[in-house]
This record gives sequence, C-alpha cells and structure tokens, in this order.
Amino acid sequence: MDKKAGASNASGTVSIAAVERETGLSKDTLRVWERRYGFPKPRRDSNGEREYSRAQLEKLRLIRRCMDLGLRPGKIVAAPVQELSARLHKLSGRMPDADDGEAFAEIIAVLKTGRVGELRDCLTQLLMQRGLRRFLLEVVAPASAAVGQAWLRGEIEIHEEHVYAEQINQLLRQAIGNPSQAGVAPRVLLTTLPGEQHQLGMLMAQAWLSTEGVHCISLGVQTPAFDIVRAASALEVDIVGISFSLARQPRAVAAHVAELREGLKPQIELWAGGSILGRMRNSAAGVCYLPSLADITPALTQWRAHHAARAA
Amino acid sequence: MDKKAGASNASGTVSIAAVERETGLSKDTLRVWERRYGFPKPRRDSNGEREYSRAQLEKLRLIRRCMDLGLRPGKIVAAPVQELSARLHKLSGRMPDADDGEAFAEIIAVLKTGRVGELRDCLTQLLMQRGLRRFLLEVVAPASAAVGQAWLRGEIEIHEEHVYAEQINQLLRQAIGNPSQAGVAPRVLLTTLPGEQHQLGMLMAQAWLSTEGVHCISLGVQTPAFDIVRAASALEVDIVGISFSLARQPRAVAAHVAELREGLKPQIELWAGGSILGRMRNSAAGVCYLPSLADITPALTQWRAHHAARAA
DNA sequence: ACGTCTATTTGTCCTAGACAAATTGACGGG
DNA sequence: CCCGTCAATTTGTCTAGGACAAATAGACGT
Repeated sequence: MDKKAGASNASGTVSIAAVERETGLSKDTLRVWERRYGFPKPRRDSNGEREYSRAQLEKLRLIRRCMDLGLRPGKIVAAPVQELSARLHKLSGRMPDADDGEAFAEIIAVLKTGRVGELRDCLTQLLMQRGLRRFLLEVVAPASAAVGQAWLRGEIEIHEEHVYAEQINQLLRQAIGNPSQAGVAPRVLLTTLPGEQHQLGMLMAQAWLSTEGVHCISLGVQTPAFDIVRAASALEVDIVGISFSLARQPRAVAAHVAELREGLKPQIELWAGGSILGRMRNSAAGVCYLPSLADITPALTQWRAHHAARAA
Repeated sequence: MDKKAGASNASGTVSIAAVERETGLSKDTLRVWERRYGFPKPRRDSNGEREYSRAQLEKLRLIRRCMDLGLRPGKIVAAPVQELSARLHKLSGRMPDADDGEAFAEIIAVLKTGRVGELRDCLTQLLMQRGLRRFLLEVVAPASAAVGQAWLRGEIEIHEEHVYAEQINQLLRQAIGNPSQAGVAPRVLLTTLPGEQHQLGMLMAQAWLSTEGVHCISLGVQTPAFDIVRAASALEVDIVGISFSLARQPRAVAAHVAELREGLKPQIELWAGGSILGRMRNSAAGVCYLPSLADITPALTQWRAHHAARAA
C-alpha cells in the first residue's frame, strides 16, 4: 500500500514524495512547475514515476530560500543555479538584524563548532546576566531569526538549527517554572495550528507571560482548530494564543486564524503572535495581532482593564 | 493563488485540504475512498470542489482510530458509525495494562476534571515521592499508555491528552537538568524520524540516561534520516537513539531503522526504543532494540564494557 | 504619492486509470 | 499445531492535463 514511502533510491535519486517532504513544495506544485517552467524535469523510472536527482533537490531548496525572501517562482524556477545563489546572497545581505555585533553572533559561532555543552553554558550565562525578559528580547528572539537566516544562506546545517532549538527549549522550560498567579490573571491557552511545528515562539510567549504572573496552559504543537475550540470551552480559558513562525505562507495563516475566530465563543479573545504577522495585509476582525513579544504586555494590561470594567 | 487555503466555509463545511490536515488522511486517499467505498461522499460547491460535513469529518476520525488499532479500511470505511464505535470499544477494552489500581488512575481522573494546576501538583508530588527513575517506570510509562488508551476509547478528549503530554514534558525537562558526566559516558544523540511527532518517549529516555550520568544531545522530533547521519558525524556521537510511539506502523519503523543503519558509520551504535518494538517481526542487524526504559541500563553497561575493552 | 482597475501569475483541485507494496488466505510439510 | 510458500486481494500513491480563484503586478487617473 505504501509503495515506497518516499525513501531515497539506491542510485541516489528521490521520489516526488521525498522531495515534497524535504523542500515543502507540494507534489502538485512540483508537477505544475515542470509543466510550466520546464524545471524540475526528473528522469522517470520503469513505471513512469519521477526520480529526482540530488542536484535537482538541491536547486529546489535554493529556489525555496529565494521565495522565502520574496522572489516569485516565474522569475527564478528556470534560472540557473549560479544566478539563484547570486540573488540569494544579494538579498540576504541586506536583510535586517543580520550582523550587528550582538550576543547572538557569538551563539552562532559556538553553534558552528558543534560543542553543545559550550552552547548551553553560553546561553545560561546570557540568561543569568540579563534576566528572563531581556534574555528573550535581546538574545532569543534575534538569535532565532539569525539562526533561521544562517540556515537559509547555507551557513549552518539543519541539524545545527535543531540543536539550537532544543537547547532554547530546555532552557526556557526550566526558566518558566511555576509562576505565582499575580492578582487578576487571565487563563491563557497556548498552541500552534496543524502544519506549524515550531514551538519556540509559543515557548517564548509562555516565558514572557510567566514574567507577567500568568500561568499558561500549553497544548503543544499542531492542535487542529476544532480541538482548540473544544479545549478552550472545557478549560474555560479567557484567551487563546496561537504562534506562527516565518516559514508559513501569510495567506494560510490568515485563513487559519479566521477559521479559529469563527469557531471560538465571542467572549474568548484570540491572540496571534509571530513575526510573520508583519507581512500580512488584511487582518481579521476580533483578533489581536502581536508581532513582537513586547506587545504582550500592553495587550495584557488592556485585558486586565477591560476585565475589571466588566466585573464592576 | 491559494484559492482558499483549506479554511472552513461559513456553513460549517470543510475543504479537502482541511480534512487532510485534521485527519492525517491524504487528499489522494480521501478521493480514492470515495471512489471505492462510497464514503466520504461530500457535497460539491459551485466549482465542483468537495465540501465535507462535520459529521463526515468526525466519522473519518473514528475510522482513523480504528485503523490505528489494526483494522483495515476496506472493512470499516463503509460501516456505520455505531459499528465503528462498538469495534473500537471492544478492541481497546482487551488491550493490556488498562486498569490496575495504580497511581496513574488518579492522574487520568484529575485530567478529566480539567484542573491543570492540580494535575501538575499531583505529578510533582509523585516525582518527589519516588525519585526520577521510579517515577518514570511506575508513573509516566504506564500513565502515558493509559492516557493513549483512554483517548482511543473516547473517554478523554484529544486536548486532554495534549495537556497531559505537555505537563510531563515540562516536568521531565526540569528534572533532567544538567547531569554531571560520570566517568566514561558515551555521547548520545536522541531524536525521532519524520512522521513521529511524539517526543515523550524520547524525553523519558533522556531523563533515564541523565540518571545514568549521560548527557544527551537532542535534535527534537522528526529529523530526516539523512540529517541524522550528518549530525551524528558532525557531533561525533557514539550512539544514536531513535524513539517510536505505538501509533506508527511496525513495517515503516523497520524500514526507517534499516535505512538509518545503512547510512550511519558502522562504529556508531543505533538504539531503537518504544513499546511498538514488541510487535515487530524481523529485527535489523546492528540495531539495539530497547522496548522498555529499564533496558537502557544494561545496554549502557555493555557499551561501557565494550568501550573499555576497545580502549585497552 | 496614492487609490482603482485590469492582466498576469500561481497554487490547488478536478477526473480516472494504473501499479507496486503489503496483507490475507490457501496450501502443504514438518 | 506451527511454519514457510505462493497466489489473490487490498490499498495508497502516482500520473496527465485541464480548470479556476486568490494573490500580485502593472497601468492608469487622480
């Protein structure tokens, strides 16, 4: 039934399913690109099925990176690899927060050495020096962006990004601890929608909220919208927080948020967080957008004011 | 370009993309089931595109659960909901370790009340009473199995399972801390393969190893085999540990493990953990299978002996 | 510089057929 | 009764163009 489960062939070629997994481009998209732009045009096996070469896979990854930086498929899919690399360098060079002489430059350097213990020590030290809030704002947020950028540029490997994410994960969870409920605190439910498996943003929000005396209920990653709605009712939460990474398409984000807003009871607030929100055009009604961690604090103040007014 | 991004319609119907997201059944599978078994046969919108009803989505979820217990699509897709529920109850009823009067019975009871704070306190208390090792063996392992069972039986909701998993996650990460390297300790890399997003097993292994004085490098979940191989080389690890949950098909597990073994350098050991291994038929050569957490200790002792012998 | 309208680009969905991997079931021999 | 072998069935994924709507770019008039 499984046919080949998308694994790589003995000859080093990969199936369309494997390319979908590795590049994030859907099978439909790969086929329609082949039809329209003539790339990628893989060999076929005895059954007429596509067998992509390693080189094609690599170029597709390159195209993916270019697209994440705003270039459009029609302009780049048929272009030679050399041109893509050149464009990528040019574009990523003038991205913001790439190379200020900040703490996170050191983090990436340590990450590249592969010495995991050093990375942990370095991060712990930064946390102790600055305290949780400044650590989040000045270290974790920019460093995460920088690590993502470095991967896009091909400066670090994906497993190094995994190591970074896991260390931050460990560190933040230890830092969160059990905050004491401070005064009127809303009940907050945190999660991500299906397809979004980056939990770092969510964890950062949880850590930030813990400094505000708010204890969150986390559902982990990839909770279907329907289950979020049920959980919100069952746990009687005041606010549902959804975290998005840069990876997702803005329009898909908008659609998911709208769907969720529709399902939730009106009195439950919906907060959406993540730097992707800066690129969005049309925002849905009844949703609170928080592009930065620091935006959480005023939103919380507002909620408290609103809540006090209602109670009175 | 995105057309509709898989959001739900105003009338409560959902697109095929949304059904794929929420059930994990691919669009191709949904279409071929409709063709072969006559279910699900959704209405069509003005453009001829499928609009699934909530009831259809719910039944698909039920079918999914039955399939996870070993039933085959042909036998159940066309069956009425009532029969599916009955079969599900019957099957999950005679599963092992369902209802001994142990500590985890209390956990499930607390979980059902929805009082997250109580759950956390209860778990913390159990951890303090028993210490990390006994907590893992006597509480976390059986409770995780019981929670999974309870979900299959429909006794708890999926979001309650998420809450449980997240609490354990939080607790274990705090308990792991930074173990001091005790004597000759192997460098261990822990992760799961693509498609396996349950990180609890991996975390339990990490916690257990920390009691043995071994500090693990975790890559988080769903690392492609190719990247695991590269990471293992770059980080110069001695052992790669892969965790599997019950959910996956045994044959897929075997295939992935074999592929990984092939890619890894021979001197790097490959350890596979998870209770699914008890059901597997053919075990691959050069792989160490550890169905239970307690199996880690003798395996580690053996590694140390082997390593000492080699060094001498 | 800014809104509005049209033209192009682009990803997803459609149908219906084909096939290979996995499983089942029948068979026979220890 | 258990175990291996072979054929039959089941099942998920792949293929081919065509179609369409949402998003974007470009032209235009203020």
